[in-house]
Amino acid sequence: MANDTTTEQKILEAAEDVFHEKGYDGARMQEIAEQAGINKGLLHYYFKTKDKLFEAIFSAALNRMISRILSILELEIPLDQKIDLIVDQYMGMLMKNPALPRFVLNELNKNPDQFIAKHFKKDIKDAFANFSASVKKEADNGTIKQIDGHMLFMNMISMIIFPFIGRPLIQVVLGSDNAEFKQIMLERKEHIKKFIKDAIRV
Amino acid sequence: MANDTTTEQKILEAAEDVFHEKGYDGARMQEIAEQAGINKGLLHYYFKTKDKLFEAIFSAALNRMISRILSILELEIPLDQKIDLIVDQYMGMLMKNPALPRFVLNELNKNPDQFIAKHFKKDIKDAFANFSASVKKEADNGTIKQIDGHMLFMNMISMIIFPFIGRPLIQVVLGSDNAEFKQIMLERKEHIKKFIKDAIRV
DNA sequence: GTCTATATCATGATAGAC
DNA sequence: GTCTATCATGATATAGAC
Repeated sequence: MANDTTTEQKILEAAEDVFHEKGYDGARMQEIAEQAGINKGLLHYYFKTKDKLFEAIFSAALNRMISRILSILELEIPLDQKIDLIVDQYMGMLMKNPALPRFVLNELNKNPDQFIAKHFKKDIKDAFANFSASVKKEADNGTIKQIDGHMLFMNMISMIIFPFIGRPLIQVVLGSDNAEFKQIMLERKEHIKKFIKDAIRV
Repeated sequence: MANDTTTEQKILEAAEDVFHEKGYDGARMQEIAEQAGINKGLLHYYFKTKDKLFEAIFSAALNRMISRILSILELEIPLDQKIDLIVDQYMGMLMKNPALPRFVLNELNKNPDQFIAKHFKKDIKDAFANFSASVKKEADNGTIKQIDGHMLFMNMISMIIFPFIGRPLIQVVLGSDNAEFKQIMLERKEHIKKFIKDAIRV
């Protein structure tokens, strides 16, 4: 037939939609089955329990949320390039996955341990130590202000991610619809890069 | 007896804890009753349905999240003072209510209409028009750079709120426990104020 | 007002036919 | 592999005694 995606793929896509949108507690196996065009029985045939299905979706989401930023953080390039890369790539990713950060951070908050098991912990700390080191180096060279690397990173990541989580509020403030929101996020890429550089320039 | 709080107050406090922590979907009437030291029957005697109880908690939370910032935005004071006030007061409020933004933004996302009914919409748009106007005025006077008022506000509010929502991630990065997190947020107040002023200074 | 017991319903999960 | 029918559980909500 025209649609050659396997049933498992259809389930995973439907589950991603529903879990990302409603979270674990709000998601219904019934709705996932409907959206995948199958019935509950078959859903349980592929993924024995809601927990197992969720686990598949969550770990993919956590990975998408973290892996790319880690690989950028570890690059041996000048700080300003690193900032540009992070802003461009991360915002690009979020524009394609606008529900991702809310989903991941919510579920992570309910169960912070999901991390430790996921071997990410060490990678994360290493990557950030690297980032902080390059901030310190540039500051000592006098090419930027003295600034705490962790704070700088928190500022950057906050400005990038928050609008997607605070979207309902922001759309009221800006009086914007979904199309306008996307356009604003596009402009925001350039804005953030400039804002950060203005803040750290000596 | 020693505890003279009324039953209704005990319920509201317990419901606030549970709803803020677990959201509407994850909250259980049973748990709220236990935490209030009563039983489910009595809970339904005071608040007929889960929805009604939730509504009471949510509208109080939305109000706490928005009202103070609105009143600051409308003050007729110089921009830099306005920034200081917002950062200080809003971060102070969040340190006392760390679960608030996640709760409000999540529930708002599930049901964006809760806003329109809440008469806030107009107040919000007015307050931000005011803020944007004062940004523009200072920029035209040459006391700060030319910068879009909405973007500036988004930056500020992002840097303030995001750490509380992204806390599980941030604590991994910083390797910090709860006490340390609080200390870092305290330092962050000063950091954000300086960061913003550095970014907009001409 | 407060409690216990129960009705009602929704949901995750299983059994079994095809 | 896929479906229908059913079970078992747990949650909201109500009834009624005290």
